[in-house]
Formats: sequence, structure tokens, C-alpha cells
Amino acid sequence: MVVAEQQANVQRIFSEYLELHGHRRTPERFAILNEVYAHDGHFDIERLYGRMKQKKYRVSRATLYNTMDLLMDCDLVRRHRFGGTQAQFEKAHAFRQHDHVICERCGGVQEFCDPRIQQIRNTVGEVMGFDVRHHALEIHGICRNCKDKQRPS
Amino acid sequence: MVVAEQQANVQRIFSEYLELHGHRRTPERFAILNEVYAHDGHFDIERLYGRMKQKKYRVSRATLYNTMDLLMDCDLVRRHRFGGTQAQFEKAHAFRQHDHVICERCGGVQEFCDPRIQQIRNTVGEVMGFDVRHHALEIHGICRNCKDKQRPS
DNA sequence: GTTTATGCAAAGGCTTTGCATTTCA
DNA sequence: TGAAATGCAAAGCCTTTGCATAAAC
Repeated sequence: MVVAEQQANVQRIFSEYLELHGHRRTPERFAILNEVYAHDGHFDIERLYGRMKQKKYRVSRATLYNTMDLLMDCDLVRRHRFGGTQAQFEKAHAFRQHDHVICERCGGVQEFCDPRIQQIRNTVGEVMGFDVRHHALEIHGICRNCKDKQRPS
Repeated sequence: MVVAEQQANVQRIFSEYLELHGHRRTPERFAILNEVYAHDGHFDIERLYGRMKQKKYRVSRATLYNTMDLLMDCDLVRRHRFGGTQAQFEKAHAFRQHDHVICERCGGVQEFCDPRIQQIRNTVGEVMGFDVRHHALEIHGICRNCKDKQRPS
């Protein structure tokens, strides 16, 4: 999908979500959505704030947090708490479902996919009568690079 | 396993860990370990602090946080960040490996086991050259109870 | 014209840090 | 005895909240 196409797509989704839930379609909300979808990878609120300030947007941290809540509610953004206390976000639409592998030493985050997770979701839903909406699988350990540095045999 | 047996067991593990890493075997550290292993389920620092204060232990929050770091390092405790910002802990030794199902509506946390997760860990280790140490799988959605309340058909 | 959203700044809550004192090795 | 650990209180950091102003409907 072309980038511009995707932008139009998520804007439409967000717009419909806002209308359906009686929220207003403010320019700030769409500016934030665009900024989120203009970059790949994870980001935190401070980084997003910095990027938007640099582009001369007049936006506050409070609005960023509020808008992230809305975007999470309509599944356009996912939130993670990998390492410390500060939350990491990533865009979620039209990306293959993926999970994360995190190195305890260097803090690096890699992505992976495994279809067996979908099977686990199905089983949990059936056995526990649970309406599964999302999941997050984190695998922690030592990445290849850090292992090699340790034993430079 | 009898409770007293388990206590002795984890105390030995902790003791050896401390010696191996050049840490001191202080009474506070073992008092905290015992308190952690005296209860089931999840707890946060404030709750643990309250319980120990009630039992007239002279212990500080700082030491609780420091000791949790040690206990996590030797795999006697796991830390989670389910909902808000405050971390949840649980004892980790001699308990069947399990993961968590979290209801978005009532905040309830249930446990489940699925052997396919071990298979995923193995695959990630092999394919990515990753030395897997831990994992955490959270499944989010609506639990049976909350579904039933919604539609009391 | 109402009501909601925004920006700013201040408050809040969890966690970490600094330092004098205690205590383990 | 010397280095590490403790308790207490203060500081830090991320996030939320309150309120006057601005803007969507």
C-alpha cells in the first residue's frame, strides 16, 4: 500500500470512530495521527512531542496522551511498557500482527511473527469463555550480538 | 511440596545467589523473601510494605525495591505491568510456568498454561540466535463475567 | 450558543537517589 | 575495620488533572 493511501485509510477509520463515539474531529487529533503514521518503529510521548514542536505544531503533552487513548481505543495504536516506566507506542493498522524479542543487555527490540499465537488465542477464548481483543508476547534474553561480544571466540 | 520445605528451598537459592554475586546476607533480605513466599497471587510494593509494617518489621520502601531487583535477577520473583503504572510482582519458583489473561473491563487477572508457548520460545531461540531467558504473554479482552453482565439474556 | 477540546502549569503517584547510620564479612 | 546495606526523606520522572481559553458542532 502506498503511504498516502494508508494515511487516507487510517484517517477515515479515526474519523468514523470519533463520530460514532461523539468526539470532535479536531485538527490536532488528525495532525497527531498523521505524525504517528509518518514514522516506523516505536516512540514515546516525549519524542512525538519533540517532533511535532520541531514542525511548529502547537500541541501539548496532555493532548498527546489523550489522543493516544483514543487511537488505542480504535486499534490504530498499540502501547507497550518494555523496559522502564515510560510507555512506548507504535502504529498498529495494516501491519502484520507481530510480537517482540527484547535483549536484556542492550535493550534492543526485534519483531517476530508466529502463527501458533493465534491458536493460543483461540484456545483461551474457547476454554475460558473470554472475548479476546489483543495480546502481547514479550520474549526476554540475550541477543546474538551481545552473546558474540561476550565470547569473541 | 510443603510450604516450609519451599521456604527453605528458596532461602537456599537466594543465599547461594547472594554469595556468588558478592552481596550480603542481611536479615531484611530474607524477611522480604519469606513475606513474598508466604502469600499467593500478585502484589505491589505498597501492599508488601503494609504487610511488613503490620508485622512490626522495620523495613523501607527503598529496600523493598532493591530486594525485588535481586529476587528478579535470580528468578525467584517476576514483575508485571498489567494495568496502570505501578508494577505487580509474584513469586516465581516452583510454580508452573503460566501466563495471564486480563479483562479490560473489570481488571481481573486469570492465569493459564499452554505448551505451545514453549515451542515458540524454542523457535525464536533457533531462528534469531537468541538466548531466551523469560517470556510474558498477556491476553486482553472481556472475561465471561463481564460479557454476561452486558447481555443478561 | 453549548459543550467539548486544548494548552499550560501544577499536582500526583510510583520509583530512585543521597546521605548519615548501621551492620555484615 | 572497611565496604556494603539500610531507613528516611527528598528528588525525579512520567502521566494525569484543573482551569481559563479556544474551537467544533
